[in-house]
Amino acid sequence: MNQQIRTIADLDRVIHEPGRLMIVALLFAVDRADFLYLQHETGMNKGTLSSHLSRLEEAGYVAVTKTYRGKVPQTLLRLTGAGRKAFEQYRRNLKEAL
Amino acid sequence: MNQQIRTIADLDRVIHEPGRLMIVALLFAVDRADFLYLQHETGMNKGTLSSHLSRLEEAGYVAVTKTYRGKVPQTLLRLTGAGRKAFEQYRRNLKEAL
DNA sequence: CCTACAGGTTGGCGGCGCAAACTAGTAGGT
DNA sequence: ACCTACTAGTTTGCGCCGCCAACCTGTAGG
Repeated sequence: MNQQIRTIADLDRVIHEPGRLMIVALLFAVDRADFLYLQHETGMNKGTLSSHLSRLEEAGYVAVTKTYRGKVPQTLLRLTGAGRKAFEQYRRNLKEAL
Repeated sequence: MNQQIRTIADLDRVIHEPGRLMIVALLFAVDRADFLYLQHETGMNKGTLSSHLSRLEEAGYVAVTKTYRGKVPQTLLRLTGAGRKAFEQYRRNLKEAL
């Protein structure tokens, strides 16, 4: 198995999933965002977005903070250091493989 | 939704799947290969490889030719023109998005 | 009391990965 | 001839994941 192919085989599946890749790419760029912003930017429905965020949180890639903006509940998301590293590594791997 | 994110959302899922991405990247490089070569290079088991190849064939990305090498049956694979174009497009999209 | 909004949870459907069973043709041993 | 084993590849069954729609919770406002 050559190196290019091994790199593809070893891609981080948590990040590779397009729904989560969108989220991580957005958070990488803006550093913090709320749930509705992500929903609007990604075009995902609430359920799908919520479950991807849970998966990213349990992978340690995203930190979730539930707060209020005035009286309106707001879920804030940001990439953790691990998430940032994982995304950068993923990007390097993919560029190398393609 | 910004352009980077839309590009991710629109990625070709047939090619994006790592198992198939390995196959397509290999066939793009070597232009033709047999089943056992692909199995060895990708590290996939027969069943998984067989089903990915079926999926790629039905997408019109891979042409399958069953033949014999002496008395031993051999399945030859090559990328179609559509497969080549789809892979190049996928690669462009990903580079743009990352 | 009824509606709206933020967000999470559930159920159904299809896709993926693996191992095991299966098909078809070939070769070897007795 | 007959039985066994091997190779190449396909099919099947199971568990897990992703996607969507629908339902559920909690708070606020009319």
